[in-house]
Amino acid sequence: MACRTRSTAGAAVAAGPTRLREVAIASGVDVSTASRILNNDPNQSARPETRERVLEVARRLNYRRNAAALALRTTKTNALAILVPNLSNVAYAEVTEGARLRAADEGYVLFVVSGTPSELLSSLTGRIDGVMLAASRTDVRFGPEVGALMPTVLLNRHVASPINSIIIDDGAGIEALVEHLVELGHADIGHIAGPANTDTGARRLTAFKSALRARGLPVRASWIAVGEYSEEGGYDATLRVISARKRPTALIASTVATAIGVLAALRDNGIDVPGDISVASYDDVPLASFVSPPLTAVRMPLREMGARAVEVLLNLIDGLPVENEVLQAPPVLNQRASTAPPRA
Amino acid sequence: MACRTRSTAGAAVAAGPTRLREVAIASGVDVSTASRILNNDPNQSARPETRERVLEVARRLNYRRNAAALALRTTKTNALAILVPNLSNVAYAEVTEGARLRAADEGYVLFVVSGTPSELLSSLTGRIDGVMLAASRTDVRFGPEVGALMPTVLLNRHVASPINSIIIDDGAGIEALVEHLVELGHADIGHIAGPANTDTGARRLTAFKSALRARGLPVRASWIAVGEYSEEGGYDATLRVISARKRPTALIASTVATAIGVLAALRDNGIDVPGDISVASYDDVPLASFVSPPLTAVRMPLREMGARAVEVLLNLIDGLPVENEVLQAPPVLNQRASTAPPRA
DNA sequence: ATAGTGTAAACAATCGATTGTTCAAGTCAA
DNA sequence: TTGACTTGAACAATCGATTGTTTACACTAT
Repeated sequence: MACRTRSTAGAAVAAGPTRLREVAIASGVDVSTASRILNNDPNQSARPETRERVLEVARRLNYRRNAAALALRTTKTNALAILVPNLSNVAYAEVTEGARLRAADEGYVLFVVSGTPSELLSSLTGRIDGVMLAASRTDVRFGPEVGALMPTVLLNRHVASPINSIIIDDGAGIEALVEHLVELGHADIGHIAGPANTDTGARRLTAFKSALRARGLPVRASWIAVGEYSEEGGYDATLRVISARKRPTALIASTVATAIGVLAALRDNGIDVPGDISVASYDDVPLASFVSPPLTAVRMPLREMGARAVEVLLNLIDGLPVENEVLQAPPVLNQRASTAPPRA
Repeated sequence: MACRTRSTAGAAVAAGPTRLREVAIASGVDVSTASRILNNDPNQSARPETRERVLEVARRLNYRRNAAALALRTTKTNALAILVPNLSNVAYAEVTEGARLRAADEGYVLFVVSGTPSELLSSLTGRIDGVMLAASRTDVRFGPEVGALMPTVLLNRHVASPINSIIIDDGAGIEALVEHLVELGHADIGHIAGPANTDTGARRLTAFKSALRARGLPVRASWIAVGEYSEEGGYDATLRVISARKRPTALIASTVATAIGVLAALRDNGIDVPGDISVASYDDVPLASFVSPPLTAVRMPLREMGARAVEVLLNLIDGLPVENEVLQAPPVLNQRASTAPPRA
């Protein structure tokens, strides 16, 4: 099975996977006939016995249509790609899973790819029908090839260009967190923000400030610190915030990883959570329930974003009109032990 | 740019990306000439002015060779895939990153794909030159199509079949953990094992038992509990272990996620770590440093495994002889606050 | 002047499928 | 019996590249 031979013009040569021609020959029909039978072509009927014979032979020879040939002929690959900056970010895993399932529903394979956008896009031409670019640093410039080579959808990142985008309503998530803390009685709230050169980091920070102002609460520069989207980033940023003369009574972290760094920094400095400072996180993942103390967090519709992005991308591929959109699925706040009323 | 037209036989039709033919026509040469120039074909020289002209036109028209056509003609896609059960597992992210970098070095794109192996493999024929299958449950049977359709390497999973595999020396990692605990003075060591239907889970458990026996330490069934590879799995399994009449003084968790569940379960039951029970984890990730208490963990050569798998796969593709191997890169034990000598 | 040589570029086959068109053999009605 | 239809299957073009083989031309040496 692993080492068949193929006879061509009398000679036997080493062979790759079975080709349609071999199925056709083995069943005594033309390749066009075999093709139509295997694809259930409605424009042409075949005698039942012929059909049976072809299907049986195809099965026996373990025939799989060659995707490259199919793509070349039909100019369709039935594959999509999602390009992510890195795979270790759980949020991307969620988005990707949502996209994968939706793509599968529509008969597409989803390839996850990571690396430099411009380089990758070049090597993807002809391999996929469209691509989703997951949020990355806004200082990663998109060259003219982005969007021009194939249907493209930006995920959680807006760009002033004709490229379409799907964005989560970060504002609603931040709003839910602030509202929760205010209800608990907090007035002095700080923010461990994501990098300024990310669209999400900037949006969440803006939303944070608006939410405080809308409630007449103080927005203090020393209570806002920027850190990379990682445990370490959250840790370092927190150290800066707690060195302020007056400390906030609550902190909102921009991701769960950040929040875990926040918790570690507070713990290392003998600051009790939630006794001294409450901590709440944007985004939610199972891990959040298991850290100490369990994290109050707001679950955002990441899978939904992935799924919706696929829908939009498929519309784009079909030449249908699409509009940029902000996903309106409401965030869900899961209160856990990391938030409590401020000390009296 | 996004909406060019292409003239064919006098008619103007909507067009996709630029084709080689268009470059050739625009520069007044044959497609074969254009192809040779763009590929630096050493078998044929071109007048410098012709070369310049073709390159310039190709650049101006933003030409990208069509991967499908190339693949069809050359029967090479220059793409590999790694198939993982899910993307939220950080260990796979590491393996994948190692594979991606190595693949890029060799001029290959790496696609990460998740889902059901047998279904995916079918839809991958002709899209990639080879595939790596990351460890999954051993009760996911591999059909005959696995390994027969294209060069295949199994990652961290052995199967009694002609399919090649690369495996990490789990035994060495477990050994390092046991040795560390024994050095601290522990004799009563338990294991929160991975699912029995995973190759890794089984291997680590076996190694754990051998390590204890080799030291004449007791292997108590009640100190060994199996749980899914997740925080919750670790949590539940730990509850079972601590309900034993006599408790171990140390626990080895099969992954970091598991270990975090272990810590949560011990905390929820008022058991101090490392005061009452020490906890150490197989595998290591940045997160491990930031939980409470920071986890002693053994870093395994995950990236190296990914890189090595690509090397082996490429050899397989080139028809070179390859052998199954166990990666011998030594594990690195990072001692942190979760382990300490047992209470006197 | 002519054969020989080398260079630059065109010609043409091919990869493995799909699909519009043509063809051959029955079937049926008049 | 024959012409019109239907049905089942073959024929052939095509997708966009690569690559082995010619061709056309200019130049050189005899």
